Amino acid sequence: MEQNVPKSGSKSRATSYDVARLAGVSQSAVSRCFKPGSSVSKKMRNKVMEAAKQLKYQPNAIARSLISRRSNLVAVLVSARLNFYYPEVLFTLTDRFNEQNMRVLLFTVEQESDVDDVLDQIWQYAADGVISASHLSLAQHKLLEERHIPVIMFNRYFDEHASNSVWCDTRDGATILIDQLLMFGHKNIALLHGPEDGMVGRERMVITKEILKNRGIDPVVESRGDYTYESASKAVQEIIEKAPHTTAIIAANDMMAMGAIDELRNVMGRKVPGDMSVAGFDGLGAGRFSSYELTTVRQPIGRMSDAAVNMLLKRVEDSELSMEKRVLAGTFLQGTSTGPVNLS
Amino acid sequence: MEQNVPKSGSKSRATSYDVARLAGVSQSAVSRCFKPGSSVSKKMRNKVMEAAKQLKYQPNAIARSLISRRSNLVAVLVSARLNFYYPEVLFTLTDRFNEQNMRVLLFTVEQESDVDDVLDQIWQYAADGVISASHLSLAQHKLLEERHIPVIMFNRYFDEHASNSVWCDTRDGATILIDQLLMFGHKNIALLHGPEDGMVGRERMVITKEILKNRGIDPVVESRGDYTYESASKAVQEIIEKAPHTTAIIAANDMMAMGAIDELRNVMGRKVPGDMSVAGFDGLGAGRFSSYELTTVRQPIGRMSDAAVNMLLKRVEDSELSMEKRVLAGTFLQGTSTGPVNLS
DNA sequence: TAAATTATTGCATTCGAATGCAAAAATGAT
DNA sequence: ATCATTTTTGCATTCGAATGCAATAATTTA
Repeated sequence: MEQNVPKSGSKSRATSYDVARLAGVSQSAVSRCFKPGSSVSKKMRNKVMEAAKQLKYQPNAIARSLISRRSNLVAVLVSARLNFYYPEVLFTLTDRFNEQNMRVLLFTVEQESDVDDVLDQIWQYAADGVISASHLSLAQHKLLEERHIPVIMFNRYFDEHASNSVWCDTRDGATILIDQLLMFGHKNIALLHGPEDGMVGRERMVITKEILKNRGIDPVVESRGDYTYESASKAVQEIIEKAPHTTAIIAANDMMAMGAIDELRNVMGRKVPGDMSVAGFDGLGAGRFSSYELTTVRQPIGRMSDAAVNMLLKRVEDSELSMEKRVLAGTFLQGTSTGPVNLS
Repeated sequence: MEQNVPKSGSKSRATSYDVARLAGVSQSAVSRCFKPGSSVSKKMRNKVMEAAKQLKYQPNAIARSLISRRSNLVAVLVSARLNFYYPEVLFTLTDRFNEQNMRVLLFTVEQESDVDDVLDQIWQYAADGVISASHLSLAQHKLLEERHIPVIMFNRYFDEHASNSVWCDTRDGATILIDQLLMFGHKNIALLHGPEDGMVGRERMVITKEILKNRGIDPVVESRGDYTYESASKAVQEIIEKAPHTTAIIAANDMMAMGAIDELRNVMGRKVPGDMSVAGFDGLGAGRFSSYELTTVRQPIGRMSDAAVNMLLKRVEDSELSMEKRVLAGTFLQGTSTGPVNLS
């Protein structure tokens, strides 16, 4: 027989008052017992904790948020299921935040226009901060910061405006990648761009072109996809059409690189890396599948997540803290999707 | 020059009182204007909305939750980055919940022991409900339900205890899959199981064996992985070792099927489907990559998510509602990873 | 042992919106 | 125009925990 259950559905949540009554102390005492660092005697703590356990009491985070003006909620904005990259980031971030005693409010954003709704929600739930790994206009960013909600941009930043951001510098990795391609004898290199509005991809391709230019090389052709696996097909066809002698493709992300490899091998019947070397950027887990073994520049997702979480926490503590951009170096990851030019 | 900003950092959030004052009405009126279906005159609504816009007022969801006893938060428990399946589910669920004006509190759970902490958090944040696509013991389930937090189990259920759950019945799909394999002439079929504690995989393999048995066939060998791509390697080696004449492998999920294909093709040098047919379960996006074109039984993730969201909402409205198990049929998805037995 | 100091505890208020109830206003019926 | 009805509005209270301040208890010091 259950006890303490007067009627079905009536046993409502125990409050700090219930605990206080049972322990014979004041409500404030209960509150203090659950706040680390408060002044409470051992005797009091024992009494209260005992009563709390008996009533299965846990402080109500909602009520706490209201008075303390800290929700311990972080909104995480993630875009696009089209990319395996985001889930990896998302799960890493979530773990890190949970370790820091913060909860993740997840928002998926497909188009820039979705963001405004999400912003309202963030405001309504009084999120302590935002991690944006998705579209976010300068105006939107400003709106949040005006409202004292710190924003950390994950893998993006504004040129014209200071912001907290975590960024991956792929220059070193890309340099190694390219030098290796050159060493392999590649001269006809094509670029597979990401979508026009994709900052990460654009930057990667800009750097890639710079490095190539420094080596006296211009891409033989530049094509464009939208980061998805599927979009690589047409892009690759275009490359082959416009520059049949291309021997290497550098894609703006791994997903397209994988799509390119598959298009080349399985549709066009070419050998990778024999007939064509393909490299990407990201360091996606799937890139390690033995069907791809992608040569790529890996983003240190774990460290980037740590950086993002730490920056956010710091700014939550001190909202006047000045903006900071943390740039972590991407690392070259050797795969077998690139190799020597086939001299046959 | 910014106006209305007395001092840096001092412009705090507008409350319903601020709006009320500006509009020259009572706070309750403001509250009513933001609650759909309340009795408010047109004139009042206009005045209030005008003032609200001017102050950029949005109701504070935290305060609302406190009094209304509805947080509009749903905790989603997801396990394992090891599987691409979960992100797909997660994003679908999130979209559906947002459409229903509920927010998703994301929790990642790797081990069963993590769950207890998460349960505390769910309780503290007064989540209206839980979707569990991860480990959840009967005791934990009961704890939540005792506390009147409805739980929807995604892709799992309890044999001995009623629960709200969404399940995918793969029997039809699996039947087609198997009959096709038999038609292709396969007689030596191996099973690649998921981990022992994986309910979904177990059920799939049980059904598969049943169907095979009905056709007078026993698996030539049964091996086991842990759902991951990597785990398939050893499992496949074991299969080949113990039953060299195996011509088809049915894996408990797509990820392992993909791992198996790669092991066979890229490590062992066999042809798929020429030397070995491989099939899986899930209908993973990556299974459609042209390197795999997996034959599989697809889970209708969209409809399953809808079902989960609807069930949850119904139970939030009426907590006395009886438990329900919604079973959606998985569908056979023809790929090229299976084919006729090679008679050479 | 008394006084001074420090550590605990309780009181009362606060956070911001929702809501039952009663007062006021608007509408309809006669 | 008068009274009955219905619709709007405001008042006052509530949700549950945190916290400044004052009161009390425990400890230290002289």
